[in-house]
Amino acid sequence: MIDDQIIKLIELESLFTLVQISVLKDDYLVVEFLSDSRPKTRVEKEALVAYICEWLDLNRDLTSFYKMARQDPLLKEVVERFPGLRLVGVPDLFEALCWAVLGQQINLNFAYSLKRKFVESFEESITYKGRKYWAFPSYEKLANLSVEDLAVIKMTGRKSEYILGIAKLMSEGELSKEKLQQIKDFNHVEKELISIRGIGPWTANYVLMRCLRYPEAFPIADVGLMNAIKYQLRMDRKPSSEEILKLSSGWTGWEAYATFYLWRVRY
DNA sequence: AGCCAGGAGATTT
DNA sequence: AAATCTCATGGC
Repeated sequence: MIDDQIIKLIELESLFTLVQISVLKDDYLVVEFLSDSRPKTRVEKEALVAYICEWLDLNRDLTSFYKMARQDPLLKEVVERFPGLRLVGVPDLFEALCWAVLGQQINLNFAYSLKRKFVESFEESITYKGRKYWAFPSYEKLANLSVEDLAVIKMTGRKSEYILGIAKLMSEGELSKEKLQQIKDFNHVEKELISIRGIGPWTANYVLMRCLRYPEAFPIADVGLMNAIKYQLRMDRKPSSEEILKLSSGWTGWEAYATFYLWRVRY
């Protein structure tokens, strides 16, 4: 990502396309298709644009969020610092789940390096102008691996078990984004996710917010959120869950966005 | 050097 | 049910 431009390898219907998105005049996004794997039909092109709209949450009307946030002591500064920021999603369910499990209880830098090794060890890349672009490993591929295979990249046994279990559930068709989308009730989807081994309240809400796109999803016990609140309010300790509940009482329906904006705060 | 990290499950009280 | 222990590597 070079400030106002990003290149991403997008997979749709097992077709890989290298897409470049850039900002034009602060107001428009220009989408260009790179490499040889350009979309051939109008339908394919429109599907890619739809994917990008979902990924960057472009169709969300943030008016009421900003109206609320400008009055909120915790949010008013961050919404001024990052105007227009949208909740960047992780459209692929397996990727969202893996990313969440990888990030459980380890520092972010280690999580990033683990994810990088995970992707580079278990998936292919394409090269464009001397740079490699990676797709995320598929659950079919992971379902055939073992804890020992994952130990090579310093994944702990527990994380490996969780990810392999999830890969198996998805391979068997027991778990899919489509199935979760059919359940309309937020609490019901959350319960369904938490029933899976390795997925607790934090992971479930992380996925609800970044993949299933529920703006009311709220990973309340998130350490990054706690530290951001601590920093914003100049506290000498991390806030308790009760304090966070109280501070977030005005966020109703926008908890995911509030969390995402606070994640941008570096402390 | 020691604490803790964008937690979850198992065990104990 | 609620508190406590275990996993376990690496960053600071």
